[in-house]
This record gives sequence, C-alpha cells and structure tokens, in this order.
Amino acid sequence: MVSSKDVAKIAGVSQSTVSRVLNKPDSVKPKTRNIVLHAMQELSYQPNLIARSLVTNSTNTIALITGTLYNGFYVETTTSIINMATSRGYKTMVYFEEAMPLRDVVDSIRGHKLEGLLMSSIKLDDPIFSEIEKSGIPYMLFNRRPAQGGNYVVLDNILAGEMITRHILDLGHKRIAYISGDIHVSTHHERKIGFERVMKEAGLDVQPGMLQIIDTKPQEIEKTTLKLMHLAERPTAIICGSSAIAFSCMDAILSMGLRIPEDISLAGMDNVSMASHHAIQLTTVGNSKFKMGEIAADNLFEMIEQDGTFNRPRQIVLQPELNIRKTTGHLKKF
Amino acid sequence: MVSSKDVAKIAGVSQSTVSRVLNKPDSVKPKTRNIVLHAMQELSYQPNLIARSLVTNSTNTIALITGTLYNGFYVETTTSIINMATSRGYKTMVYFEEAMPLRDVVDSIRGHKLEGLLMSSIKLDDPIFSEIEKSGIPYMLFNRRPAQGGNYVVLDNILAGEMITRHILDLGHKRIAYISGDIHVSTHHERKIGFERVMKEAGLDVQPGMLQIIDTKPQEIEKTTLKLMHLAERPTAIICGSSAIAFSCMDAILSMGLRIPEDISLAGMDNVSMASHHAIQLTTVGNSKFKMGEIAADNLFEMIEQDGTFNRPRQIVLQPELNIRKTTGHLKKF
DNA sequence: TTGAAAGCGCTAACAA
DNA sequence: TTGTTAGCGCTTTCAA
Repeated sequence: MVSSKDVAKIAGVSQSTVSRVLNKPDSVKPKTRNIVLHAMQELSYQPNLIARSLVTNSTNTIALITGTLYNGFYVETTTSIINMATSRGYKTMVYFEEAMPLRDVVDSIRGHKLEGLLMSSIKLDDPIFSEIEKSGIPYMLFNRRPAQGGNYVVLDNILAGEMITRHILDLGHKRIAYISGDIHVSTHHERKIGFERVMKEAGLDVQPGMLQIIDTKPQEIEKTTLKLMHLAERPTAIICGSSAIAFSCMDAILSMGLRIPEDISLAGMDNVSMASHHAIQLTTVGNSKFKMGEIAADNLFEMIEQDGTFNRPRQIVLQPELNIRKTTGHLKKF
Repeated sequence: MVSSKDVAKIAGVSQSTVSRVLNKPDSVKPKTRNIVLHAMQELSYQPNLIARSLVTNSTNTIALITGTLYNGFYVETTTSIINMATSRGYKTMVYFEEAMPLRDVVDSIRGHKLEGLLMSSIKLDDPIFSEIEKSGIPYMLFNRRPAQGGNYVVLDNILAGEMITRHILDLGHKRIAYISGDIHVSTHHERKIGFERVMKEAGLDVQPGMLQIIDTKPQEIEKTTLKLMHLAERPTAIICGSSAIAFSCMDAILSMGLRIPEDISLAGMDNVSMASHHAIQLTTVGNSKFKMGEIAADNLFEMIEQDGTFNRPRQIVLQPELNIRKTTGHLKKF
C-alpha cells in the first residue's frame, strides 16, 4: 500500500508537505507542489480516507434505513436521498429495515462515525427512538413518525385517510373495506383513523371483517383480498393503506376476472409513479409537489452543517392531494 | 467521545485488556472480563470502528454501483445484494451510475478500503474497467459486461433477443419496431444483435425508422413511441430492449387510446416483478430461476474470502426463458 | 493472564 | 514555505 510517506520520499519532501498538497495546496510553493503531484501520480497514490477520518473525526457519510424497494414509495425517497447526498459530497450507507435489529444498525452508525441518519422505519413507540436522540447524531425521520417529538417529514395522514374515504363515499359506496398495514406505524395508524372518522361522520358502521390489518407482503395482501371478495356481502370499494398494498390488491382482483371499477372500486395512498401508469390509473391521495426524500435530506444536511447549535425539532407535515384516476367509480344501482 | 482508554481507567485495567475483551474474550480471565464489560455498559462505550479499520486494514463494507431504481430490474438486484451483504456481516455503500464520474467512485472505493465492488453500469469499452482490474479490488459486474474479459454474471442477451423476436415472428408480425437503449452497453448491444439476426434469417428488412436507439428516460421513450405510432406504415409489434422501456412504451400506447395487443403487440426483456401484474401482463424474456444480484454477491464474497489466491475470471451466463403473457398477440388479417 | 509499547496513515499545531 | 512532532483510537506483538 502506497502511503503519503512513500510519496514524500520520492518527492524529496516531508510527509506533512504531501498532506498539505492535499488539504491546503495554496500553502505550498507551486514548484514543490508540482513535484509532489507528480510523485503521487507516479505511485498512483490514493490517500487513505480511513486514516483521515480518524484524525478529523468525520466521514462525509450518512446512513439511510429504508423500507423495501419493492414499494415504489421508497424507490423515490432512496433515489432522492442518495442523489442529494452525492451532490453534497456525502456517501450513503444503505440499510434495510428488518434485515438486522435496529439497535445494531444504530451501533454500527455510531461506531463508524456516520454523520447523519435518515430513516423511514420507526414504529410509534419504538424504544430505539430515544437511543437515537440520546446518541446526539443528527437525524430526520420520514414517512413515519414516533408517538411524540422527534424530527420528521410526513404526510398529513389523518387528512389523507379522510380525503380518500370521502371520495369513496361521494361515489355512493357504503360497503367499504379497508386494508391496512401494521397499525404500530404512524402512517397506517393515522390513515385508518381518518377512514374511521369519516365513516362514523357518515353514520356508517365498518362491518366486521371489512377492516383488515395485515402484514403487507404481496401474498398476504392477495390472500386478504380474495377473502374480502368472497364475503357474502362483498365490499363495493376497497381502500388500501398504501399504493403498494393497492397494487397487490388490484392484481388479486383482476386475477379473479373482475373489473375495476365496474365490479369494485379501489383506492390507494401515497403517490408513486406507477400509480399514474395508463395500465394502472390508480386513484390515490398523496403529495406530488414535494419530494419527501429531498425534504428529509435537505433538513438533515442543514442540521449536520450547523453542527451542535441548538435545534428545535423539525416537524414537517405535507398536505395530501386527491388524485382521482380510473380505479374508482360510482356505485352501480341495481 | 468515550474511548477504550476511558473504559480501561474505569475498569482498572490496561487499554489492551479492553481491546482483548472485544476481540479475544477467551484470552481474558472471566472476572476481569466482566469488570470490563460493565465499565463498557456504564459508559455506553462504542468501539471506534474507524480506528479498528485503520489497524486491520479492513472495513467489512462493499460498494454497489447501480442503475436507477426506477428500473425494477435494479430494485431486485439492489435488494438481493444489500440483504446478502447484511447477512454476511457486510455493509453496503450505494452509488448511482451517472451521479458522479466512475473514476471518482473508484477512487473513493480505494480510499475507503472497501473490500469489493458490485457494479451493473459498465460500458462495453469503458476505460474504467482496466483501472478496476489494475486496482486489484475484488469485483463482479452484473447485467452488463465489458467488451472482453472480466468477472460478470449476465443473461445470454443475444439469445434473449433472438427468442423474443422469433416469438413475435411466430405470431405473424412483419412490421416490427425495436426500441433499444444505449448501444455501447452490452445488454442493449447484444439484444439488438439477436433481433437483427432473426429478422435477417426470416428474410425481413428492418425498415428505416423502425430501429430506435435512444436515451432510456421515460419522456424519450414516450416521444419515440408516439413517433413510431404516427408512422405511415405503423409497426404491428414493438420489441423493447428492456422491461423498463416497455412499461413507458405501453404507457404511451395506452394514452393514445390504442389497445394492446389488439392494435399493437408489445414485448420487453428482463423479468421484473411488475411484468406479471395482471394489469400489465407483459410478455418478456428473462431469467426468473436465478437472481442475478445474488449470484453476483455470492461470487464476490467468495473472491473476498479466498483473498489473494489466483482467480480465473468468473463469467456466468444465465439462460433466458420466454414468458408469453398478454401483450403479444397474432397479427390481425385484413 | 496482563501490561507496555509500537504503529496503522493521516492532520494539525508549532517551530524554524 | 517547510519540517518536526504529537496524537486520533485501535490492534498486536513482546515481555513479564
């Protein structure tokens, strides 16, 4: 391994001059600088960034803990985050939620002196949250938030649930099913609240079996959808707690030979790009004006750069918009 | 920052004993070990992994340079790779192709002593390839390969192009358009060769304008599709060089109010999960039995672990299979 | 079983 | 403008 020492020897200067050429090139005489630069080339020298990090106690690296990329929402956030990090000269270490215990990830982040954490994967009452706060590492949560406090950017999920439910009611539906993901997660928790609130306001009971809280794996979603469709009193509309859920739900419905929205209306939440594909045309509620990943990253870098200064919590709530497409239609009269 | 020195002080032992508790716990007397362990807890000590890396010259981190996640193919590979790395105790630094110059990425990788490189993004004659080989860092390319040599896992893309073209011909089509991505990339280069070869064998000329080589951004694809559909002699079938291209192409066709396959047949390559969605049902050719990302990662870790030993090139070619779904149909007779 | 000491490759303070 | 030196926090001989 060629080190700055080797370069120094070849160039006939001290090792610290080599270091200076790298860090404060103006502080070294042009002639010497050139000699050093040439020596570096000759040896194809590459500074050991680990050693540098040890001294400077900085790594220019952030951590991203993300949900599965099979969910298009996380494709969008992951892409914006990595791109934004790259453009600021930061690298991104990517961890998947549930691939290893959150606590281990946080330890790894602390140990590697990563400079910030972006994470989608917190539960409402996750004990890791207080650990993260305690560790002092700058962080932004996105999509989900903890039960209280914290820095986050989220959708107004209660409102989102209300809006989509109202849309379905406006179409005349009454037997409405709702498929939700894990309720210990703020998105699903709040969206469901919105749904229930509007149903109640409309004087409608959510029939037993019509509210499904499930593991959001495609197979589970399909199983649940089939179960709903085989109910004696089949729903005339299904609202899904996310677009990813809605896609699998749609897949199952179509596989039965049913038509959407003629036989059943379907709506999702989150605005992922595939939702507007002409073969899908999924009615959703979400925010397309602002990219959640970019907002999260932006705020994180601000926090990193203003370093240490007192920070009040950053809590950003985006307003949902309704995107009425082709999967929801008027209830047919018989 | 609490260091092993601090732990040592509290525990009343030397700093090297603290280190031993971490690395060779059996070599330290149980009683001492416990004292040290308690001291660690008390201070919530977290070893500085950067310092460790500096000494051991290892980081347990690999680099992934991937194409855009908006292409479902890279979602699959990225997911398998990160999961496989995690399960082996490695972390993954993710870089996007084209976000920064490849040379800078490679320098970053060398400087950070990352232990291996997985990359999808090489061009046929990319000069970076020889740099990577020269650097001695273990690597596996996937999806694409360089003009010659190298370690890679790819699809038999010529055969893939042949198979899909034959399928279209078998349906009676003669006016067939082909939309390809950058031809300096092995996948697109080879798939197009397969297409042209079969067309020639069938005695069919590829009419001017029917072979489109474009930038694979959704807008470009849509523009190109519209152009094709407005040709005086409109194609009766379109073959796309990837499923990602086919999705955008389908979007454009449907937006014109045309039906697939009644008005035009459409086929893609690569087997991404969305292709089998019932709202899409895209006919493709690809390999679903083996996960390219897993194979790439598997081989990389073998190379990392057998370290230094002579390695003949690893060149793995997967066999394509035809998945006939609902976007291709018989040419209508008039 | 433990401690002392060297050194990984770099940055940065200080002196010249 | 340059060199000398200390030290970042760890692992790893070597001696005791």
